[in-house]
Amino acid sequence: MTTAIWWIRRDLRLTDNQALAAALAHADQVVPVFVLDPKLLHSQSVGEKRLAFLLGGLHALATDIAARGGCLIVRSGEPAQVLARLCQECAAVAIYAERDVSPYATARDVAVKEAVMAPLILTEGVAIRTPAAIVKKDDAPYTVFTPYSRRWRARPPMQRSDILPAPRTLKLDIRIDGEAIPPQPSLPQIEAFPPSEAEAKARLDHFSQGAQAPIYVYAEDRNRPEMEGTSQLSPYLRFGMISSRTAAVAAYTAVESAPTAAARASADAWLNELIWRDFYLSILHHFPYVREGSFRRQYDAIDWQNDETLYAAWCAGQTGYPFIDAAMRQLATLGWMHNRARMAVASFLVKDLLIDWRWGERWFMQMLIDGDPAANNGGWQWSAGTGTDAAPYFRIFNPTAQGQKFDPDGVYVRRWAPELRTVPDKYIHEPWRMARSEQLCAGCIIGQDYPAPIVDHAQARERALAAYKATRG
DNA sequence: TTTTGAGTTGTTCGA
DNA sequence: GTCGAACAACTCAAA
Repeated sequence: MTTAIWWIRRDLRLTDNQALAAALAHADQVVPVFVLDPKLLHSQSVGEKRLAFLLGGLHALATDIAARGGCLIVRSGEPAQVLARLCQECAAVAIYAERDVSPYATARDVAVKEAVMAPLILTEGVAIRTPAAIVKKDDAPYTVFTPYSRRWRARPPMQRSDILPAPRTLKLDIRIDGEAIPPQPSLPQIEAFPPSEAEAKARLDHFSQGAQAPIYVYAEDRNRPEMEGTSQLSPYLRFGMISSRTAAVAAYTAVESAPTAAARASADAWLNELIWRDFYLSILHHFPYVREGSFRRQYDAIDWQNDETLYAAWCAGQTGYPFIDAAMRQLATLGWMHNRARMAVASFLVKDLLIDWRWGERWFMQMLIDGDPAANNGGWQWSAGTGTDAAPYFRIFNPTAQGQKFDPDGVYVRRWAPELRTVPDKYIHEPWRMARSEQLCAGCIIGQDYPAPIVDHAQARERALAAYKATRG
């Protein structure tokens, strides 16, 4: 009877789990283990919502494993030490885990390899196509998305038959002691994202299946933050409650069975977003220094203002720009923000407030349930214009115009900034333009019930253009 | 080696 | 109100 360890990290699922499948293929029985790493658990960059989502996901996974006769082992401590001891206890022949790309994860895995007698075998699965698989003809990594995506799409599509089924049984004939999973903190806020593999599957099915599926109007609806036009799968992909490959199969299937050309293009746009996810995983893998500074080094020279008071106002959703404030409050409440809004608030922090994009990156990592080092860093560097194929420096979002364009009736603003509920549509994205009498009439006094704009956008735009120009030539 | 075409998501201004 | 141009070179990828 041989035993292998399935070391669970960000693959909280039984279906299409390459690490689990490999462990089962090479040993008679598998011990599923999750290590509560104090470095991650008590890290400043892991906010309570993401932690709660993870713990909830562990409870759900433990239930799924128990239903198959197995037992999820949870232990606290340094992964290298915990796994070395566990390997001895159960005489494991190997440890199987899914390869991760972040600098922290790779360093951790090196430490485990050194400390543990049994081999650590890493399988793929975080990305749909691995960083090593999508490279140029000379084996150098891509740094521009479009050619990367062409190469990605040139590979054979994955199919339903590629999805590994969940194992029928995970029975163990040995007894291993573990700790209780810490209770999931009851944060009413994260009810928007119930953490489980079943929920992830249900969301993907809802989003992608049937002729009326949201994926077929995604190209339009994804820009409307008040609508449920996106899949809202990001937290589930972050923790692997659904495999990225399963999402890709759903995308390919939707593209193939699209009822119209527009629907097909729309489903394809969603597939493109999955490719973006792979792209940023690849960038972090090949260029780990992006965690510290700009992908393009010359932009480390930007003369940031880094005003603490303005930063605090941005974090709190008190900038005086309704679209920005609604978005920041959605983030604080849900631990999630609509993508359109993420771009707007990022542009506002970096360009309007001239605050270092790393400050925003850090805040997002603290607040987001889906906070992922690769995607978050890629997104911020894109917004700041410091990244791979970044937005041109003169592309500065207008916080008022973004609201008028993508939240024309102010539904999103009124939902998340209720003090503006009675402001007329005409002023909903620029309430400071109301005359005093109109403010009284709306029951919303600017500077009292809702802040005046903390910066003047037109002036801020000129300042940002100058600051970016100064780094050139 | 050189050349060529192209590059997520925007805004403003002037005709 | 609508539309096209300007914004700014620069680097990347591939032929």
